[in-house]
This record gives sequence, structure tokens and C-alpha cells, in this order.
Amino acid sequence: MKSLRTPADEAEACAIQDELRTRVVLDEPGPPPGTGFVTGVDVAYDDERDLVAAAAVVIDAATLAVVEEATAVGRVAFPYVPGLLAFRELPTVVAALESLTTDPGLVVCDGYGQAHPRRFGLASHLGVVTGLAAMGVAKNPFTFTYEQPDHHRGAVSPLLDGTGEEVGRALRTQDGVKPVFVSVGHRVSLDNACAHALRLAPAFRLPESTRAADTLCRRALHEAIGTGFGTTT
DNA sequence: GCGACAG
DNA sequence: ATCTTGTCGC
Repeated sequence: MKSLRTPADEAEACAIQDELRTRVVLDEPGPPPGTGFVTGVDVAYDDERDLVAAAAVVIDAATLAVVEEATAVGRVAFPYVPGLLAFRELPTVVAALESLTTDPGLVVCDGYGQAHPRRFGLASHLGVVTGLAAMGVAKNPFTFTYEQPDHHRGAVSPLLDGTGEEVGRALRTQDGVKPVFVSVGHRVSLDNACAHALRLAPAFRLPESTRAADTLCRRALHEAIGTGFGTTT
């Protein structure tokens, strides 16, 4: 496992991203859509108690059946700063992934990979740190621009940065519903990332993997609070 | 210089 | 992210 240190400030965080970015692998196609395992990860916060709960849910890519679930709870190690999300979420997410007994396969993150101010979003960071194939599916376009994809499910349009370069794709996963924003993280092509995202979302806007992880991390957070995790007495 | 800004 | 009732619809 590579370094996943918590920076002292934003400047150091950016420096770490610039350094780790050189280790991102973008020339691998990744696992074929519909085969092997896909793992959704997500986190939930309780700022009052300074807690963060993460969940990792392994899903069979062909049937979308849940194969294994894992959770981890920890302290919030970094504030929310757009562009530096990884330092806030990854420590706990990686802990959850490490407690799995199943090979995670392709990891699907809530957020971005290449679609990032320094081309090193959450999904890229997770991929480099764990060595796993990783991609991001976000609910918002962040600072990027895009043309509205065609009305039907499966339609896509490029997600562009200020230079006009494609950093990801707006993907319509349900007819007439707001698209999701897919970008590559590590060891997977953009075409395959989009194909995976579409297959993972047969009934709802968001992939089943992130829906399952979202539900699980919220439950883990509440259970941690009920157990008195963040209590001093 | 002043916003905007993944979760 | 998170705080939150009822309500519309399959």
C-alpha cells in the first residue's frame, strides 16, 4: 500500500496530488463491462462528533447481486475543500476496502477522477493508493461544462474543462433524467467506465453500487453513534 | 479582486 | 455532505 498521509494544509495537499498524479495509469482498458466484480464506495459524516463512516459494497457485475459488504468508522482528518476531497474521504474508505475478503475488482467512487483541477480527483487518488482499477460517478458537473445529452438512456456528451479538453462524460442513465458525470480514475478507459456506469444503473439515475454503499455507510454511521463511538465519557 | 466549486 | 413532511405515482 502506498502513502495516504494527511497533509497539514492545502498547499501540502496539492503538492501530494501533483506527486501522486504521475503514477496514474490511463492506458489500460480495465475490466470488460458486465464481468467480474464492481465495488461501490461512499461515506457519511457527522460533523458534530467529528465522525466519518465509509462503506464498500462488492457487486457481481453481471447480476448486480451483492457479494460482500464492509464498513469502517474514523475521525474526519481533513476539511471539505473542493479539489481536495480525497484527503477527507480516503483514509476511511481504504480501511473499509482492506477489510473485504473479496477482490474489489473495479471501484466506483462518488466524485471524480480525471475531471479535477489538477487531474487527480478522488477516484484517481484511490486507484493509485490501492493499485485497483477505479472510476468516478458524480452527481454534479463541478467546474466543468457540457452540452445536454440526448433525452434517452445511454446518451452521452463530453464533459469539458476550460481548454475544451474532454475530462469525462455526462451520461444519461434514465430517460429524461438529469445525467451523471463519469470520469476515469485509474486503469480503466473512459468508454468502459461509461459502459460500466450504464449497466450499473438499470433502474435509477445512480449506479446500484453507489446506492448500496450510500445506504450502508449511513447505517454504519448511526450504529457508531449509538455505540458511543465519538464519546469521551 | 470576487465568486464558484465533487462530497 | 446534512437538516426534513407529506405527497404523488407505479
